[in-house]
Amino acid sequence: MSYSIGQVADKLSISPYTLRYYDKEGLLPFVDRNSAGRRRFKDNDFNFLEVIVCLKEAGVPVKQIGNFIDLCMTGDTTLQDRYDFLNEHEAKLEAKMARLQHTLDFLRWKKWYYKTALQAGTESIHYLPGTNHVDPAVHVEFNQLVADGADPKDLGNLPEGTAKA
Amino acid sequence: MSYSIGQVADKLSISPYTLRYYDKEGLLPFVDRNSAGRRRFKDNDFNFLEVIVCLKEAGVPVKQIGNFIDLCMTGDTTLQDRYDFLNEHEAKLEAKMARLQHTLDFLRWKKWYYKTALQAGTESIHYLPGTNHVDPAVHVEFNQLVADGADPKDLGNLPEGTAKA
DNA sequence: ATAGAATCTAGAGCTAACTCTAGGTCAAGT
DNA sequence: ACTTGACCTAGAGTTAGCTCTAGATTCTAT
Repeated sequence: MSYSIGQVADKLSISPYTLRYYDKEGLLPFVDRNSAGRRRFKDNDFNFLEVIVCLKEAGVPVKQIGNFIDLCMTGDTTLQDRYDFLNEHEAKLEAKMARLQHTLDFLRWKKWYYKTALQAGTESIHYLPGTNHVDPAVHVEFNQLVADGADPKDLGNLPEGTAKA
Repeated sequence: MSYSIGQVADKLSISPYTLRYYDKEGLLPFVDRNSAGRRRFKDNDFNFLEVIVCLKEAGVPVKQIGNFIDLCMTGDTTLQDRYDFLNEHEAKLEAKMARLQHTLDFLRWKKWYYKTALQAGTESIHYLPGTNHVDPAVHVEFNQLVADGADPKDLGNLPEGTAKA
């Protein structure tokens, strides 16, 4: 079984333009061509393609993905390099996910900040008396709620029937 | 207490160039200037700055962050919009983290694939007999190990003393 | 046989998010 | 007073990752 660039593009939910661009950048040295010069993807090629898609999603630059594919084409002498590459990007991805978790925590505290402001009808309930400056105690209060066992995922949610329109 | 652009840049670990760029894009309408036209950041400004940094990390485009800051400057009439904005980006970030978790799972399976190949000295142990094509049963085998309770975070790790040089 | 759709290459164009340059002002230490 | 370094603006330059155009070829279905 073989697949045209359009069929592969559909399967991967990316454009044929992008696939050709990847090819140009050296990411697809494994694809065959038919007698008319058109790309014919094989079933086995999807093993490479899913690695490419994975590394893309992990935030690895196209050039580095190209380096990895080069290693793959070279053979068993590069097994250690390929392992090291994946190991490195596993660590980077774990670090990124930890950062994103902090970002998510922050977003939830701000949601709670606006939920409570919304319920009071004004943001000024969070201000230091007589200023436009946020009282640091407000953040402390939120942290206290979380420390007391509240789920930060729920704390910022508006009660039912509060949505507008 | 007030801070120069350089001091703020240091605190946030971003360049003064980037801060001026953000200002140009309308992200910093709240910063004051001294008589010579230089930016003077106040303590309260860090409440905005940490929101900007958070949204950046969450992957929100600069223009949209600008829209949010505009809402902030407008006053209490925009509280619902600000809440909705954060709510939307919380959901997007949760979705992204779920995707990244799948990506991480995939990376770990590939690490295991190369660990086992490395231990065998050749990738061909994973091929269908007489081909260069990966046997789909290999992935099934990995999934089985995970289903049987193995930690995917550990499965792909090479035993101690195997690192090169 | 032929019209319309898909593909090809080379190369131009685009967008986001910086990043830097040039030419000038201002502030802090000696 | 003077030098050094931080700061200012406007605008040019850069990079990554596409995205599209043009002009030609090929495939598919009637």
